Amino acid sequence: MVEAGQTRKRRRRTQSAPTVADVARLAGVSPMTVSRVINREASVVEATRDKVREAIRALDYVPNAAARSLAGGRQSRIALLHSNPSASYLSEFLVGTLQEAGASDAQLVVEHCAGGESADVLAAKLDSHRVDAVLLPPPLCDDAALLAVLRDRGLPMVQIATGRAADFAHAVTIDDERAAHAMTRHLLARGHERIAFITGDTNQTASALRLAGYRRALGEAGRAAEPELVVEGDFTYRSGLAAAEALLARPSPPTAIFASNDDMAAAASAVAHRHGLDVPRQLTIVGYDDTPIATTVWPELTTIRQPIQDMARRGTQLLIAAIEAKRLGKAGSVRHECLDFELVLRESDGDRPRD
Amino acid sequence: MVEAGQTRKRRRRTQSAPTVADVARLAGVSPMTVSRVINREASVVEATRDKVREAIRALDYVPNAAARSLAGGRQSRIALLHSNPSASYLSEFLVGTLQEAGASDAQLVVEHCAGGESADVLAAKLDSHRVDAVLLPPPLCDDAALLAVLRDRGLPMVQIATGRAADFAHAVTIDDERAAHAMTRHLLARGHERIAFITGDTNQTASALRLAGYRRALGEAGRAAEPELVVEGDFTYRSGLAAAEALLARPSPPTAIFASNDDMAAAASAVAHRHGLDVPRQLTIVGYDDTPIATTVWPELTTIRQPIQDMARRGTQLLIAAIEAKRLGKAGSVRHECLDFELVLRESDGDRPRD
DNA sequence: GGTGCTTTAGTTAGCGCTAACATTACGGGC
DNA sequence: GCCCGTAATGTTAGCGCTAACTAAAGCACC
Repeated sequence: MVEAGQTRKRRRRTQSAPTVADVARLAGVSPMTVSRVINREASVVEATRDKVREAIRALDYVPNAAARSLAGGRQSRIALLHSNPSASYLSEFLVGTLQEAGASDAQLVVEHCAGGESADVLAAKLDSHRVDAVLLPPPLCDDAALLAVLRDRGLPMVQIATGRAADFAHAVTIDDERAAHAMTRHLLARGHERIAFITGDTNQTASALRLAGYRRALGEAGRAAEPELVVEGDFTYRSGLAAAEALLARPSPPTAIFASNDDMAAAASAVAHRHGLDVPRQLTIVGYDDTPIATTVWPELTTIRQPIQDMARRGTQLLIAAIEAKRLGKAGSVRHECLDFELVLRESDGDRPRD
Repeated sequence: MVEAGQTRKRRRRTQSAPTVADVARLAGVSPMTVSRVINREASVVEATRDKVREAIRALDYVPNAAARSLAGGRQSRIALLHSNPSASYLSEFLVGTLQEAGASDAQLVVEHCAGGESADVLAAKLDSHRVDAVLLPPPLCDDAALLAVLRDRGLPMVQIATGRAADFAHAVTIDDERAAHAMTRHLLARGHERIAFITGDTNQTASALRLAGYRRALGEAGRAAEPELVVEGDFTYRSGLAAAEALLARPSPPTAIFASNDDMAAAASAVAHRHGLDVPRQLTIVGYDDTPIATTVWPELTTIRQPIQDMARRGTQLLIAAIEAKRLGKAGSVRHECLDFELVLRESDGDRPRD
C-alpha cells in the first residue's frame, strides 16, 4: 500500500490569475513582502521593491480585490444618495465615483432618495446595505434634516457643491460666488451695461452665492445691480421662459442675460428667438453648469463648467479616508475643499450691440 | 504547567457584523447549511430552511460579498463601454447596471471609448482590468469593428437597444419599429393627416426601424408616406432645427411632426414658436426616447419611453449568466430579448387643428 | 437483510491576501 | 564581547465563505 501522505490534494484553482505567491516565487521573496510593495509600505528597501515590481510586471499581476478587502477587513461601502432630476449631473458624478471606488476597492450603493421620505426608512435602508459613508450631491447636500440624521448615526458624509458646508460634514465645492463674478466680469468686458440675472431656486444654497458674485462684479465696475434686471427663477426651463419674457418686455431690455443654470438660459434663448432676436448678435445669453442642454441648443451656450467628475472623485477619496480613520478610532478632521471652475466660452455671448 | 492547547488565540475580528457561523449557531445547523440557504440551493428541507431564515432575520445578517466571491472563485468584472454623449442615458443605464451588479456581487468598470480608438488599445485596457464581459449601450452596440474585436477575444457581450443584433452577442432591445408604429397610430387617431417624420442618424440601426414603423402605420391607414414629409436628421438639436424649418416652409406644412428623438423634437418646438405657432394647438410635435430634455422644454414632449434601467439590468443579468456558463465550459446560448416600450403622453400633442 | 440509490446535512480545506507576531541582520555603545 | 535597538523580511493564522467530499438517514427492491 502506498503511504498515507498520498492524500490527494484537492484543487480548486484551475488556471486563474497569478497570485502574490507566484510573484513572490519569481522575485525570490516572501508573499508578505509582495503585499508590502503593493500597499506602498515604507519598510522595504529599494532593491527588493524593484525585484518585486519587476516580477509583477512580468506576470501581469493584478491584486484580487475580494481577497484584499476580506483579509484587510476593510470593506468600505459608500452610498450615493440622490434625488436629483438632473440625470446628466448624476451620470458624470457616477463615473467619477466609480473610478475612485474601483481604485480603492470600495463598493458603491446608489440609492434614490425621495425628499419626503422619513428618516427612519432611510436609515433602515442604509443599515441594510451596511453603508459606511454617504455621498451627497445637490440638492440633497443642502437637506438639513437628512444631514442631521446622518450625523446622528455617526456616518461620515461629504456634501458636494453645497453653498453652505456643515461643520460636521466634509465638503467639496467650487466657489460659486467667484464663478458668477468671473462670468459677470466677462460680460462687462464685452461692453455690456444692462446685464440681467435670473436667479436659481432660493432653497438651494448655491443660488444666493451666484447672485452675490453677479452683484459684486457689478459693484466693482462702479454700478449697482438694477433691481428690475434681477428676476427670480427656480432652475426650471419653465421659470426661465417666464423670467426672460418679463425681461424682454421691459421698456429698456437688457443686452445680456445671465441665467443661474443652463436650462433657464436655454429657455431664455428660445424666448429671444420667439421675439425675433439674434443670439448673440442682438442679445447675449449665458448659463451655468455646462449640462448637456448647453451644447444641445443652438447657439451653444457660454457657461460655467463645474468639474463634477473631479468633485465626485475627491469626495469619494475623503470618505474612504474618513472610514479608515473611523476604523482606527481616530477622529479625522473635517475637510472643506474648493476646486476650480472653468468659464466655457461658446457661441451664445457677444459684444454689446451698437445701437 | 498548563496544557499546550492554551496557545493564545490571535483575534482579528473586533465587533464586526454577524457571519454564517453566528447564524448557524443560532439556527442549530452547520455553516454550510446556512450557505446553502443563502444560495437558494434545492437540497435543504423546508423546515431547516425556515429555521435558518429566522436566524438570519434575528441577527440582521448580510453576507460578506468579498468572502463570497473569494471562496466561490467568481469575481465577475463587467465593463461598460460608452462613447455616448447622452449623459442622461448613461446615468439611467448606470443605475440599472449597478443595481444588478451589486445584487450579484459583480464589479463594474466604466470605460469611455472614443470611436477612433484602435482595437489593440481597447483590448489592452480590457485585459488590464481583467474584464469578463462587456455591456454595449448605443451607439457602440452598432460598432461592427468593436463587436468583432470582442468576439475574437471570446468575451461575452450584450448589445443594448441595437437595431441589428449580432448572432454572436446577447441583445436587449425594444421594438423600435413597433414603437414608432404606435406613436404614428396615436397621431392618426388624433385626426392628423399630414404627419411629418424627422429621421435619425442613418448610421444607427434603430433609425431605419423607427422610419419603418412610421411608414407601416401610414400604410395601414391607407395612405403612403409623402416623401416631402420625411426629412433627414441626425439626432442633433441642430439638425432638428433645419429639418423643422424645411417642413414649416412647405406650401402645405404638416399638422404633426414626429421626430426620431427628443433633441430634434425640442428643436422643432423652438422653430414652431419662432414661427408663432402654438404647440400643440396649431402644431403637434412628438419625440422619442424620453430623455430629460423632453420634460425640460415647454410644452413637455409626448414621446416614447425606453425602459433603460430595465434593459441595463437585464443585460447585466445575461452577462453574469454568460460568465458563469463560460466558467463551467458550457457554450451558453445567445439570447435576444425584447422589452416593452411605453408611449408617454404629455402636452405637446393635440388634435388636428380645424382649418 | 443486504445492496444500492437518493436526499439531506456536516466536515474539511482553502480561495488570495494581510495583521500580528517572529526572526534575522546589522550597527553602535559600553 | 555582549547587549540592545532598529530596520528589513519571514511565518503563521485567519478574514467569511463555499467546493468538494463524507456521513447519515430514508427508501426501494431483490
